[in-house]
Amino acid sequence: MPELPEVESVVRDLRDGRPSLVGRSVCSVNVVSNNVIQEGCEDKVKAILDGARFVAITRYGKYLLFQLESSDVQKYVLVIHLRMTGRLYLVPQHQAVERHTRLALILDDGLALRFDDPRKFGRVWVVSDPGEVTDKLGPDALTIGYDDFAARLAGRSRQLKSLLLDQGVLAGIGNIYTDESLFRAGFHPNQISSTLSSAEVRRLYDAVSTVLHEAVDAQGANIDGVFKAGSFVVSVYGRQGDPCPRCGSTIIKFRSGQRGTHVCPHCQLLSE
DNA sequence: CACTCTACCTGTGCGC
DNA sequence: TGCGCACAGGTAGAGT
Repeated sequence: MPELPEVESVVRDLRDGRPSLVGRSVCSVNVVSNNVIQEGCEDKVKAILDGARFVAITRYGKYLLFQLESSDVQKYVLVIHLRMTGRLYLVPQHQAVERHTRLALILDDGLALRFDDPRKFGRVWVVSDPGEVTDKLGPDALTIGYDDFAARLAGRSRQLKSLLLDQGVLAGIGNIYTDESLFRAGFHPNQISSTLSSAEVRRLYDAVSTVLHEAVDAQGANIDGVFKAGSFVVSVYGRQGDPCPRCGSTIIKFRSGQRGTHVCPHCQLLSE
């Protein structure tokens, strides 16, 4: 499940890898499944992408942003969200498409950019203003500073789990890194945000920040048999039944706000 | 505002 | 072996 660190890895691969997507032009567009194209963007995906050149690749939260240059005077941006199971990668264009390829962009150098997604949860937009997609998001979780983080929490009274998962508060954290951050900080997911002292808010910020930076450096998480983007080793996510790496207690799994949630019952106590 | 539920999807893995 | 089903989860949108 790609979250911020995994999406950042995709950006770096496509931007800095060899070959790079930057500078490439699209020769033709193959929409295999209309299902992943955002409603209202179907025409632009075909008309604008065809002939466009990739000039820059960035990320905001879990959204990939591809700046385009086209014959059109108007500038456009290709936006892609991988959601749960989306994958984005370059291949030789003659390579057969896979079972779950939903969109293929044939490029000018013999390569193709493929977007695969078995569950069709991922989304593709072509917009002139990326704000149409990202304006509702809070600050990016990787680069937000402590003061901004503390200000975002102030005045809210919510369970920490749902707060960290809320993209409108902070953009980029999903279920895996929420559980990992709360474990790192030693907070119970159901702890109410307004009960935290400023020292505790600082502890939470440091945990989120450290976990995300470590995961980015590791090029994403490595989760046994499920998800192996990079080499970041999780402590609690999916580890119910395993010993806590800190105290040895057995990690448990329960539901917090409809979401599978993993904690060490000894290290993450619920307090007033 | 905080929360809960539902829909969207399909591969996986379980119990029977 | 095979069937049915719960489950995984990011986001939008509706309802409490």
